[in-house]
Amino acid sequence: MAVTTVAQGAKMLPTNEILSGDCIEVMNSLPEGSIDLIFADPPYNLQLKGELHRPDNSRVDAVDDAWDQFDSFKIYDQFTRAWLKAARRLLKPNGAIWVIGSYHNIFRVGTALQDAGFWILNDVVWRKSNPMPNFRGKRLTNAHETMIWASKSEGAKYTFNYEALKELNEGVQMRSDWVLPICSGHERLKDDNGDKAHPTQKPESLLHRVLVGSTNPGDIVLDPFFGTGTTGAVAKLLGRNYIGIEREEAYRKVAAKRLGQVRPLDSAALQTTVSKRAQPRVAFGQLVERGLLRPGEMLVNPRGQAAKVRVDGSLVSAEHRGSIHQVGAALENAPSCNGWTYWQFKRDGQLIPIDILRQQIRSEMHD
Amino acid sequence: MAVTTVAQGAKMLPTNEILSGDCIEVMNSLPEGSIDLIFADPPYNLQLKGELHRPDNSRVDAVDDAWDQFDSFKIYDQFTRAWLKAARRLLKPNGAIWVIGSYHNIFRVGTALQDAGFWILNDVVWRKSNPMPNFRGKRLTNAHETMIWASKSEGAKYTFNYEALKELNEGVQMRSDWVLPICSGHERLKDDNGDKAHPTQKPESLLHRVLVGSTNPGDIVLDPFFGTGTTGAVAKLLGRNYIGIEREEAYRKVAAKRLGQVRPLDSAALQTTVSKRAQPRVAFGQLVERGLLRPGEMLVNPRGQAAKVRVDGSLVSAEHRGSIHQVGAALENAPSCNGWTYWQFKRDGQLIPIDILRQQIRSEMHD
DNA sequence: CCAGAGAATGAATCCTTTG
DNA sequence: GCAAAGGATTCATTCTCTG
Repeated sequence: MAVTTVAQGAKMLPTNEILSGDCIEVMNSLPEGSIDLIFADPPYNLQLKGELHRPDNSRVDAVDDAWDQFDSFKIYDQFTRAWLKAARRLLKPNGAIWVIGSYHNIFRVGTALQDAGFWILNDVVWRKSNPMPNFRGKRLTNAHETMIWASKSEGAKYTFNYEALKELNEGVQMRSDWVLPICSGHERLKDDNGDKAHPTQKPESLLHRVLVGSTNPGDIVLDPFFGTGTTGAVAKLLGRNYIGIEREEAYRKVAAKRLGQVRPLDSAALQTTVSKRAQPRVAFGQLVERGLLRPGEMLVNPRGQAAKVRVDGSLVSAEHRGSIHQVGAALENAPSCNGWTYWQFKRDGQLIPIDILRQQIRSEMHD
Repeated sequence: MAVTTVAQGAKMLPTNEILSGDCIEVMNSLPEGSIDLIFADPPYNLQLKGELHRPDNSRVDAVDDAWDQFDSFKIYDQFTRAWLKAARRLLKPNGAIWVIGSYHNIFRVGTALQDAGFWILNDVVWRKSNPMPNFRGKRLTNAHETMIWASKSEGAKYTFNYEALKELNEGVQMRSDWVLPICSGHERLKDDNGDKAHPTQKPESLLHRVLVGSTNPGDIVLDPFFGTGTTGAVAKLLGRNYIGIEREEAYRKVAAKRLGQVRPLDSAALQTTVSKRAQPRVAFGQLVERGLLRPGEMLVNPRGQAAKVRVDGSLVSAEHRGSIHQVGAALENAPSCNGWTYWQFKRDGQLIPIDILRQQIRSEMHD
């Protein structure tokens, strides 16, 4: 396995590695503010054996201890708040977290996230196309799980690859409900006995969508409940760096083997649609400076109203003057206006959007 | 408005009434253990900041009402725990509750439910077929809301009409994700100015599924945040008793008028499926033979397209003819279609699914 | 009357850079 | 840190208007 260790302050950040131990202790040993994204699939309420600590750090045995429902929630909350605190410390200021769960635990997790200062961006429903039916007919088929996507704090500039997800969704905006099959067939890892290696292995398609949507190539993705390494496998495939933490030897072993078999996609395949926001800014005045538009030339809006271009790149219409955006907004009596897509100029009797000229300048900037 | 008052211990239980006032105080004035089902649509605590405009510069009419404003999560939690406590006191031992919310509040609600001793049965996702998009492209389309269904306590014998929901779902187990359109068009109530009467009116289809699935005719259904009375309207239609609590005079007025126009279905139509195997097959033509539908009468599909009923029980639309299933499939350009749940007919200006008539025939066959 | 175009609208935690 | 300016961004459905 490729291991890169990055110095961050006093501590070191081991990337593309599976770390052994209790996730809270291991997270606290890593450098603060070093992680771009955390994906966490924490244990549910009654699968906590060996995961729980009382406030005095003694271990709780969820099976042997006779606890009532309230104690159970109380201890689960302590556990949740503890690992979320360690996770939040690790995140870069613009980092984000995804946590997946079901109705047994997701409400505890969501409340703890909000109380810890995370800022929820969306809750996302993984709608299973092939869930296990409710055999006894006493409830609805439990056909989904819930993921919470949150930034480290309110106002943070989280990563969101809007265009890439839109592309994944046949050209329309990605919604908060994702229909994906459960992990089965060849993708489902088996142990030496042919039994499933992990009880809750997530499908790679789910992680694919999460990582394409909320990370960039080269980002560092941490999974504190690594299991059989689905997060790492998809991260590696997508050219992201992963850090896995897993306490169970058996899972680490399966994950290590799995990760050794993953070959990253080449960089061309990783390219996604570029957002217009990511493109360099062009001042309208440059069009005049470069002679693409002449001072004195008239621009026309969709209503057929005209405005004259001045040498400094400002516009003058019958009643308004200012930038292409300001004059457009004034004529539309609107709070704002994108002048680039609003105005047209005339060439050989044809009306042409001025945005064409901006694209021309941008393409020259690349040369 | 029909008012029935039922003596329960020392206090009286006013049914099929809209009660005025703060929901906690009013709930505490009602007799303990008297309610079968509570449906609650509490404030979501949206915490919206500035204005939002669509790309066409039109302004989004946001939920900025005073009743949705809370100063902090702590205050919101206090409110939530207080009304849930009052609600739980009102429930019969085998009673249940539904609460609907979004990611802003649903995690607080779920945690409070669990802490109060409720036992979560399912979380149900309402997947909106036509949500408002994310206009700035900064997040996923918020395309769903979450409902939590919980019994009063663990081990309670809650009502669940498994077969009825299965029938509503074309013969397969009802899942925890429900695809339904938002409330719009004629169903959306308007005030005297032609504006929406309530900012967050829920669709009747949602309540229909909730009440068919988790109540029986004659049950008492309480909605502590009654608004314009969707819960009451569907409860009355389905032969359940309702109690609404609403603070705002304007909403109570709209709700009262609405409820006055609802005419309950007759008892035969309310008989829900007992067991699928026990159900005799009913040919659509029997509805015509028995005069439940007249030859020449028009059926309407969800798109508003019409088809005419013929004497032999076949349908004719503008372009297609055949069975209710065939014409439905052709109009949907789908391989198959359950005509029973697809077509509706008109009575007294209301659209009613033809499946109601099938159930009526079946109930007569049992006699 | 119908068909087609255009406008309206919905529980929304909805921007980024420069000066 | 704040104010000002640049400029990027939407889907399904229903209602209304026009021809």
